Amino acid sequence: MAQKNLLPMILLGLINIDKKTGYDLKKDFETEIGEFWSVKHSQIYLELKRLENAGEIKSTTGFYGNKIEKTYYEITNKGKEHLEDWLKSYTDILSVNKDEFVLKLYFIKNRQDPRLTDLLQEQYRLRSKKLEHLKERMKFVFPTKESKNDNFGHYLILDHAIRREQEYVNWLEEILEK
Amino acid sequence: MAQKNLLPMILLGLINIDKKTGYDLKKDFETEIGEFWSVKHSQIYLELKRLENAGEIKSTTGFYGNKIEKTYYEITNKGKEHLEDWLKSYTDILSVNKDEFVLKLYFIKNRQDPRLTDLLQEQYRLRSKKLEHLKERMKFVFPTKESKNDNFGHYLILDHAIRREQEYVNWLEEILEK
DNA sequence: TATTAACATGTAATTAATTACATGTTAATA
DNA sequence: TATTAACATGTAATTAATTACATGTTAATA
Repeated sequence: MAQKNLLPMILLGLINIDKKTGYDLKKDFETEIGEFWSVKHSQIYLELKRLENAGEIKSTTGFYGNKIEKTYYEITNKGKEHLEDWLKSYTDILSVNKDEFVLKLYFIKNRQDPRLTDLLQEQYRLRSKKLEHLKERMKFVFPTKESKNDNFGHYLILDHAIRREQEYVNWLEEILEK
Repeated sequence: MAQKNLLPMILLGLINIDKKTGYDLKKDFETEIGEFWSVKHSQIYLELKRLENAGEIKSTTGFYGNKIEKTYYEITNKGKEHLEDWLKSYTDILSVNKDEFVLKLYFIKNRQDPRLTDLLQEQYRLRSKKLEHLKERMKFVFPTKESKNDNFGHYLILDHAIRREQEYVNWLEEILEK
């Protein structure tokens, strides 16, 4: 569906929290926001340049050691406005969840097809692992009540992700038991 | 996102069910598989040509009325093999679900932020509607026990979609009640 | 009979995203 | 001290996907 380009919004959002280098952002996509979104570093660097050209972020040079230069990006007022506008806007388009496993099931007609059980078991393994991982994240990122309140939105979506994953696992379990 | 190109597999899968025109496939994306995947018709026609060049499908010409030509595509043995290989393969990569609403939440730190309630209510409205729609689909596509068995995979993913949507709605409800 | 919705298929231009290539530094550890 | 992991940033080539343009037919209905 109309997959709007949301990468600029993510970068603006992350840079708005604190000034960051491309590498910092790359790291964010490996941990924090990486649970919900993914992108390649080459795309990040390209998008940063586009945002800078658009005047939504500005860069300053820093150092790592004394030879490597790093480029820090800060959000500008224009960028902040853009971010605020987006945050308060409504999206009527619900994202279609592209799940390869689900797609395969669609093409399996017969209940007795041996591939069905294979796929279900493999998926059960993967999803259970993912569920455990998400629960660990929750413990790690939000150990106290205060930490939840400090980053309420993030807490909410992690909670949501866990519940969804739990539902996924339950569903797989029920099918496999039948 | 390691988004493997799955469109060829979808097209092969759909053509494998029955020979189809580009327009038929476009229709499938509006109803059937459209609940789980989306694509533009221009992409379909491009991909069909690529698949034909690769010898995985072959075309024959039919007519609609007596002036408009339609091109029917049938799957070849090579295409069937490709489809079978994919169906029995495992995917270790779990798709990251790109949900714009969830992304917005991530950037809202404060529990009292007025944008939070606004977004939650809007999302509740959308998700409830989607849930109703999916339930209707279930009644419509699988009215009898036999119909479920005839297309077991499809039944499973529709069931899954409903449960996931229900969980989504429950989650939103709980937050809004707090 | 005039209009509209649905049928049917494509190309061109652009944008987004991935993969592969490319280079060098700094900190940790074996 | 040698090696490796992590730091840090980018370009080039390619592929995937979207948006916009483009054209014409057929069936249904007002």
